[in-house]
Amino acid sequence: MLSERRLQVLRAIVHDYVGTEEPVGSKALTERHNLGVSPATVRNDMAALEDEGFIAQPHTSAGRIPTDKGYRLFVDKLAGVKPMTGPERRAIHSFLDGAVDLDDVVARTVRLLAQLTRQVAVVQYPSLTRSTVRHVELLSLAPARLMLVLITDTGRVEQRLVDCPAPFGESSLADLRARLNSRVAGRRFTDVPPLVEDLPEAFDVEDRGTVSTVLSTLLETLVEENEERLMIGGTANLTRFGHDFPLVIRPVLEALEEQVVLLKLLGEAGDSGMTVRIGHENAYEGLNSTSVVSVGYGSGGEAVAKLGVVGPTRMDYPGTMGAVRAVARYVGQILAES
Amino acid sequence: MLSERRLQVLRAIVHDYVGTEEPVGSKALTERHNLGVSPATVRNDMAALEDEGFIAQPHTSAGRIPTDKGYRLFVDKLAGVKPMTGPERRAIHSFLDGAVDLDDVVARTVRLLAQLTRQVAVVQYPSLTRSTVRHVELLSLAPARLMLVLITDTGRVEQRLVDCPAPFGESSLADLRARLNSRVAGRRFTDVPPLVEDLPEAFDVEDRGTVSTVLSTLLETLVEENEERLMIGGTANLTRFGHDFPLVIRPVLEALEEQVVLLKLLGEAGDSGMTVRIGHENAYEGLNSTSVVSVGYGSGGEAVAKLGVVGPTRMDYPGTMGAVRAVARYVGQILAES
DNA sequence: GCCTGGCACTCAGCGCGCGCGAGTGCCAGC
DNA sequence: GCTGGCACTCGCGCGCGCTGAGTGCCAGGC
Repeated sequence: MLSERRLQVLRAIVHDYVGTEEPVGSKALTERHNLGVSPATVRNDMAALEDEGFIAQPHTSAGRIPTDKGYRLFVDKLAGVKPMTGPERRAIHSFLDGAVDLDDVVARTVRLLAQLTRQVAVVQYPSLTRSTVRHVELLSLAPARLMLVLITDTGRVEQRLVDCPAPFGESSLADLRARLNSRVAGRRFTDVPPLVEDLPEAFDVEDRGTVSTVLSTLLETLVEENEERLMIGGTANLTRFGHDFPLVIRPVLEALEEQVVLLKLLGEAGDSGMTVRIGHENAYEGLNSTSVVSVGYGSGGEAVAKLGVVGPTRMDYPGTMGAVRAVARYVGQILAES
Repeated sequence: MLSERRLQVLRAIVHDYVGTEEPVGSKALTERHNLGVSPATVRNDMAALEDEGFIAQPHTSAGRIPTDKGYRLFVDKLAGVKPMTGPERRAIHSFLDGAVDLDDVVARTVRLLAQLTRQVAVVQYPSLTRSTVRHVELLSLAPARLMLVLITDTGRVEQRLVDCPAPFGESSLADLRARLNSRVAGRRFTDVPPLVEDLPEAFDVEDRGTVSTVLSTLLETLVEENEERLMIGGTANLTRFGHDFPLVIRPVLEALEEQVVLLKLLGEAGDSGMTVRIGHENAYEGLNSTSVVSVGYGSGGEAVAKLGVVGPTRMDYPGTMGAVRAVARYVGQILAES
């Protein structure tokens, strides 16, 4: 195992490299951090760290930079999560408090996270899968045309047009609406299908086709909307990537455009607690020189979606993790209130 | 006025520069385009074009590149709109035909436009201002809590929670719903306010507070949603900007993040027909080295929103304009059908 | 009057060589 | 096990001259 001092050296290297974006040498290290030993000793430690694969030299006779493995150790063992300061906390609150609806909450969260971390922010919309139905509404637009509106407890609204196989009277409509809501209101989405299975049987023969159509549209909506949406922002921060950003930025932008990729990325992250994926730990190749910090958020104890940031592997992990955690917590509160 | 041949020279310069991204000299010009004159003559023409400000030299003893003014002349006088080929047209149709709802239409349009033009695509959601109300629905969530759902003829749905000053019975609710819809269904948004002004008077005193609250929420929604939304895509194409892209990309990304800026940009463009804003013609400074090609689209004859692309001033104008026009037309058709 | 070939001039880009200096590995001594 | 000393490495920046594409101008020709 690595000695305590060698861990300190690694910590110092990460710290300096994140700050200066330049390979850090033994002399500079001893000057900036009082490690109590001479540069020569630090050099020995660095050689050991390099043997273990935690740091590397871009070329001979240059300083060292942390490898993905080095960052991993740093995050796991050496870095805490830097809590937000009071003013920062207040800024988060006041920024998010003005939101008027779910879209607005998500949009504000993205902006906030991008500003706080100065990186690209990704926020997933609260998932329908783990949400419950607040209300299902049916509107008659034309004799044989209905609109189905689904309202969730997270305040999300989905609507679908339904073309009926036969005209459907107002009284049947009211009946269906009432029966539907008494069965599914307050239920989890995943629990809905068996609850409505036998509903058509309660109706007259001529209405059964329409009822079935409505039901299948409803179930379809539940499934389709599990392909969850997300919002990203702060892409201008990609220019802060460093000198090699022209090479890196393209695949990252492409990844960000592919919601599928991002959803998978967030999906792979652990369900509870904060997840940090560093460099090549990311399955998607275009993100091999980025790190992704993500965490679940939700109303109450349960996570309903995730949010996070994407930035260069050379990022301020404690600060970023602190910001991500703080924002996730407060967004959870907001959702719980509304 | 410039002679016909000089215009041809300008056209050739624009054409070659767009293709090669390198300053074009007199010799190369005569080789690639058979202008029927010698390089020396072309040089004279180029000197004249430079005096007039249509082209410039990046430095002495280099070829010429078009100025914004040169592109302007090119777009106005020298370039047609390149129509889409049959296969391209079919691709547009099949790509957009699968859309299931308004969000999907907009999302697909963005992707399509970005792919066709290989540039950044911007699509504005169909405006509520010029839309009409299809239906207003009121749902009772709790004794003193309602949900207001607004459905437009473009298929857009907006919802708002309403906290009532007093409990509101089911029969009053049905009454309000019916009266509201008979007055506003089919009406333009801008026409709504005077039509509902006196509605509270039709209700019992104890319900009037709630009715007023509902109405003001409705009107608020109309106004708020005039702050229209838009969707962008294809930002990865920014890397195709050319060798100076690291400098240019940042302000452009920042502009794209600011929906306000983009909405203003689209808003300034002419209401009918295609608008091309070249380089410094764009009011927003960050977009000074980009061109914006935009056009209105809508169901029926009337434009309800705009779409367009943002790219380097050095872009293929005829091709881009052709793609933008074709997509706008077909999106219009889709909206008209649904 | 306009076009053309010829000619001298300009200058960005490229490749080369060189010296500097930060950084390293190793070793003998405390 | 830490330290100072020392020889070595090599990327980076700088200055230099060459090259060649491109220009402006001019005198001559259709």
